[in-house]
Amino acid sequence: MNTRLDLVFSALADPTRRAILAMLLEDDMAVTDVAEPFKVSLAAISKHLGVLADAGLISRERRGRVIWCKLEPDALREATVWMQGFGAFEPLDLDAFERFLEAELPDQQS
Amino acid sequence: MNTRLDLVFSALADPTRRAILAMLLEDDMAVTDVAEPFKVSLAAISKHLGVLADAGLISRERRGRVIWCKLEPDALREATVWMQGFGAFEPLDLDAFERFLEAELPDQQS
DNA sequence: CCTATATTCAACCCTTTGGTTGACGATCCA
DNA sequence: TGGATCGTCAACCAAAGGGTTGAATATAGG
Repeated sequence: MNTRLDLVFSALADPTRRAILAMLLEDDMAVTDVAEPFKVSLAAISKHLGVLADAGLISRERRGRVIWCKLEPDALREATVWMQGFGAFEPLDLDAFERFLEAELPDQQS
Repeated sequence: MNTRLDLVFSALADPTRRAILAMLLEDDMAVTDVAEPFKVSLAAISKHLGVLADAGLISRERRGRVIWCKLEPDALREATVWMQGFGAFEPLDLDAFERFLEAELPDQQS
């Protein structure tokens, strides 16, 4: 069990893969263009993209000769939820925050 | 570079280690007690604890014969910041939110 | 001091991972 | 059709990861 979380975290554990995700944050990219800034071979980048795709972090779509890579940030959600359990994030309890504001601010309409 | 982030994400990539962190969320624990629910050997758990400590996710302190393990959730902060860049979290830009409130609410003193 | 408990260390095993190179399939275009 | 481009596949290699067992260290307590 927990396989999905394993895949996501281990995909994120590699700096090359994190760099790829950061690049895809700006725009969808072809595999060749993803590989261009890196010193390793195209085949190595292709493998990294496979790992990212297996984790659900990107999707790939062929258009003509070119395969376009697209970030899928929703795949981070499960990992996010897990991490939230450790207080690493402000829990962003907006309801509580709104209640705080209502109690704190002077009434505005009688 | 990025070594710290590598260590944190790869530490989180193993389900046994995530389970250990979840256990430590409840309370500090001795190594032997951490190992008890798992099927693997004590030495294996000791290695996992080493990985977690190297990532900064736990600290260990010897008291007598017993080594107590303590969760260090702050070590997740850097990973959190990285993930926030991908829209997986509400960014919780409190400064921006406060500016929004100041602009939105009627003046309260002159 | 001697023994039991708590934990790590060391050596080993097998599998996975990240990299390489070279061949291959697919597509565009002249 | 034929050549160039895009990307993956296959086979291989070295290093790292997670596991084991058995010896070693440290401390507590009779």
